[in-house]
Amino acid sequence: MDTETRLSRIRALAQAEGKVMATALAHDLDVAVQTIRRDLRQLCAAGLLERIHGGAVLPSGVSNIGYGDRRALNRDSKIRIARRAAQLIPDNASLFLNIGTTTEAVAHALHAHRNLMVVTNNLNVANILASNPSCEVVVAGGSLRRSDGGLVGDLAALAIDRFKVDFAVIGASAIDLSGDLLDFDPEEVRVSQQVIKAARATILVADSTKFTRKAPVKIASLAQVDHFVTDRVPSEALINRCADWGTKVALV
Amino acid sequence: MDTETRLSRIRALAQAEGKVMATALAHDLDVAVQTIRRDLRQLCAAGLLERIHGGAVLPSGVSNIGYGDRRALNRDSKIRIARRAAQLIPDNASLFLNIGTTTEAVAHALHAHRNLMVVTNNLNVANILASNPSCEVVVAGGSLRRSDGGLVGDLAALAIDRFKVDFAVIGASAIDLSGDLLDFDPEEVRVSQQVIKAARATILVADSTKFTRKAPVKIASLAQVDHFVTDRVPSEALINRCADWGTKVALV
DNA sequence: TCGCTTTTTATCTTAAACGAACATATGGAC
DNA sequence: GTCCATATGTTCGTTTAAGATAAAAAGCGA
Repeated sequence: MDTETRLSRIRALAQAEGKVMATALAHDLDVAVQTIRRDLRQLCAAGLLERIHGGAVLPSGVSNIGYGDRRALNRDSKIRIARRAAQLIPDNASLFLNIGTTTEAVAHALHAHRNLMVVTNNLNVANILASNPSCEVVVAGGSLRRSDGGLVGDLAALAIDRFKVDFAVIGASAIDLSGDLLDFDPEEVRVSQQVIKAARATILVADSTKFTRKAPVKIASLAQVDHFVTDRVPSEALINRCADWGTKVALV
Repeated sequence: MDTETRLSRIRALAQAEGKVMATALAHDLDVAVQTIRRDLRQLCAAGLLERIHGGAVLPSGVSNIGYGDRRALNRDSKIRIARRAAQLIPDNASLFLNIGTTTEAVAHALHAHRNLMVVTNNLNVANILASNPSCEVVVAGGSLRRSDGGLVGDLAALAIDRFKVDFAVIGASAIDLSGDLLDFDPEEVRVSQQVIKAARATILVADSTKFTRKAPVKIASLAQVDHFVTDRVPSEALINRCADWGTKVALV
């Protein structure tokens, strides 16, 4: 069984059961425990699972924000990126925020903005922005994905279809050096694509660790992005390509 | 049972009961008391519980459980009503929970139910049920109303239109003695009406203070309700009328 | 207050799980 | 063919979870 298949099997099982055990997985998928551990580590790096002794569980996500500070992965970079992205957004704007911890950081960074209209399919973002009284929050419907507070499914797509916003602020699970934005979930990808289409400008927020990650589904290309806010771009070639595409890169 | 599961079970129990005892937990979760103590210490360090001799309680002061004071109003009645309503709902059911503090209490009371499918337009309900891993949560979209975490507007109506559930669990702002259910917000009323239509059975949860309130918009009549769970019905005549209508009244 | 019981903390122990490093395929690119 | 990257398995020292035990602390009734 190849890695890709194994990862999605593990993800499916985790979604179904809430948790997975390393040794059990090793037995079921007929690979060494060490291999499973590597898989779990990868899935955790992408924020899809959280390690526990003996296996992994779905991230606490929605259920307990501010429980541990597990969310603190690359926290400083994310905050800096979020602040810069927030600067790109003027008061009185309408925008979309999708799923991802970086977009959640953007939601935090928008606390001082006035009179925004924010559409989101991220329950955490909704909770965060609820504390900004001068901001209308519209929640796109959908099935709650506990791992990250995302609302997915065709309900979300249906809802987003009714909006045309000034900015789409999107995250991505991975970015490859050719400039493709990647994600794990085809459903979420569909939403992201729809959002990019429905927005007058697209802002991509992603820290540089995303360049070392992998994910199976393509969201879009950096060519379709207007502003790319990140902490480091590992390849000079990619920066040049962004210039050609007209994608403004903001390094923080 | 792994640590993570144990911690969330303890949290859920603490939310439901208000306090937990170390020895009882050790017995229930089938681990040594020592282990439970370690768990409690961890939860307290995170500020989710407070130690007392023999166990732990919900932190006093800060309303972890409640946002406004309204929630504290008639808290005991609401909890009793919610528990009774939860008994009416079997495992594996699909249901709708609308806006209101009493329906939020029902969401809490459903913490031990298995395999539910819950549709809600109440952000608080979504947050509460997110901690029950064996429960699919579908959020109906809409504009966030900060006063009560409700999602309102035609987006919500659009979403609900796509479901047919076993139970509608609804609250009401007021009930008058002729048996009419009333609310303040015409938009929310539209959602509630739609929900009643889309459900095979309707459960109304409302404490007796609702009989002394007034509200301008009519949701429905008690005649359309299958189960009415409350703590007191002030009028003998209304009880008789419910009997005529086939509305089962459960007093707690 | 004293003394008894229960609970808590501290420390130790065992078995399981973990990560790092190394070894071994596997499959292109040249 | 060689070289290189990647994926997987293996070994080994380290870490962690959780039960057990004994001493300290807290609660409680007389």
